[in-house]
Amino acid sequence: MGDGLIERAFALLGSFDSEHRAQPLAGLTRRTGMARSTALRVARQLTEVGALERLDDGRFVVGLRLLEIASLAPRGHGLRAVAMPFMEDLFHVTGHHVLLAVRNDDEALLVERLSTHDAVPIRFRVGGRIPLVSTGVGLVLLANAPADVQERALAGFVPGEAGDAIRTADDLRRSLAEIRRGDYAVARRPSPENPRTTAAAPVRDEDGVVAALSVVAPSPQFDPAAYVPAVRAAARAISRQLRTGQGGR
Amino acid sequence: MGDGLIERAFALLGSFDSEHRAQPLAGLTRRTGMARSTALRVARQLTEVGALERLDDGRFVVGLRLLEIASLAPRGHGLRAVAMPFMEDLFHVTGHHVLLAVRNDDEALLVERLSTHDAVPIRFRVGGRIPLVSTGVGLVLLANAPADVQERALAGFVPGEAGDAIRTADDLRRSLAEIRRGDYAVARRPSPENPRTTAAAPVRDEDGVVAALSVVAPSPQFDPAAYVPAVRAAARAISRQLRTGQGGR
DNA sequence: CCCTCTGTGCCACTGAGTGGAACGGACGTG
DNA sequence: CACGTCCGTTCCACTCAGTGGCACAGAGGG
Repeated sequence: MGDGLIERAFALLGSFDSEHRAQPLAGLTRRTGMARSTALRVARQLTEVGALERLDDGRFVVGLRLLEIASLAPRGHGLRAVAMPFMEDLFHVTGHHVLLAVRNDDEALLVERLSTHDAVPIRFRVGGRIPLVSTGVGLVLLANAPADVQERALAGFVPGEAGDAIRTADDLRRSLAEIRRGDYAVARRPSPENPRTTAAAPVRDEDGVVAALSVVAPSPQFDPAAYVPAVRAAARAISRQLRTGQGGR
Repeated sequence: MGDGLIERAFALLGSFDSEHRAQPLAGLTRRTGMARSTALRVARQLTEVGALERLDDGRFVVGLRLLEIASLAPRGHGLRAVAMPFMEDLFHVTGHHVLLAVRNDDEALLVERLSTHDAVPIRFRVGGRIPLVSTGVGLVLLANAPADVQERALAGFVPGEAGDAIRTADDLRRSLAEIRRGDYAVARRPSPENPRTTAAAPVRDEDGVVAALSVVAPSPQFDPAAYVPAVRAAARAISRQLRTGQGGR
């Protein structure tokens, strides 16, 4: 019980989640399994460098320093910076959720999301994880992922997790091929309430697919075919910008 | 030469900036002063936890894990999540830059920025630092900051750094009082080319001012008076949302 | 070809990190 | 009011993880 202080520090940081945005010391010890004195010391040091902040009541919260550093992640905010204006356009043309995600190992990570005020019934949070096999952006990323990632996804596929159109691993395999061929994906989530439909397309830089862009809307009043061209066009615009402008700002 | 591994790790992370988004090991050692073997080991560990990623050419870049954790910062993405829709509205009504910033010690940190595509001539980057005394959001935050912060700003004020309207520390003091009274700020940057004008307003939660919202536009075609009401209204809307909805999502 | 600068592996030393123990305060309960 | 419990905090002896000097290999480049 003691492999790497850095590992521990990040385990402690990782113990925060959307249900635990502010944790007392006791919470940290509980969720990390560290000794009280250790957790306190590490948390204090993290506070010192700004990775954590401490509230008046003693609880810890994630600090701004992390935002500052994270904003330099090329695959995160770097990508976001060039994609944003195009996402804006897409958002206002469609009036629906617009998502931008990148793949991280066997999951996707939501880099940006644009939404209207109204009681946004969508499960995904910026910075949160997204499954590859049951979402539009996920499928696009998966279809363009290295072979081993796809194999793991196919091997670990549990029927029913990816809606009605994809029931078996074979369905999934066919869908991925289809997505590669057409260079876009359409996914439906026929949940009892909150049915969703998504149109998604890949974003590329010089080296290939780096992200996926999508429009998500409630199924009834949403014909994905109508938005596929818009999503693809926006994705291509972002891709072009990534190749020319070097993505900075 | 060795105070705190965590401190070192964050010094290493902090050695990345907008001009150095991808650094080879040698760059890390140079900019942190650490021994090569140490820098390599620390960087490797950071890579292991996802705080860094390694490119094919061996260079290090900031990783997605940090984005994931940072997205839980209440003062960062937490705030951002509730502010976004209102910023959207403001952005489309005005068609100009919309900024959201929070104060961090004696500086401001840009939490979100909405901009149009066109060669956006604005110095500030999401996640970047903003001076308190020479910008709209900065002045709003400063005017509502604790006494000691204001004193340091007044004491350290160098004439000329805050445009034409604020030439002396006394001017600044008066401006701050004015901003508190009116609950908004208007700032002009009369730079030779790229003149800018800003209208900014404070965002509050239960405990007081937590952020500042602004519209920034090129001076010629921008009469700030016209946008002050819109900015204030949006800021108040965000404030109300912060108090009722508990800021999550 | 030699010199330099890179990334990497090795390893003895030591001091930074560890976690158990003990203290005081804040609750809440009997 | 006294008791037990849980919290945050401090202290400290032990030891193991981190350190950094050194050596090696490969890539340029002059």
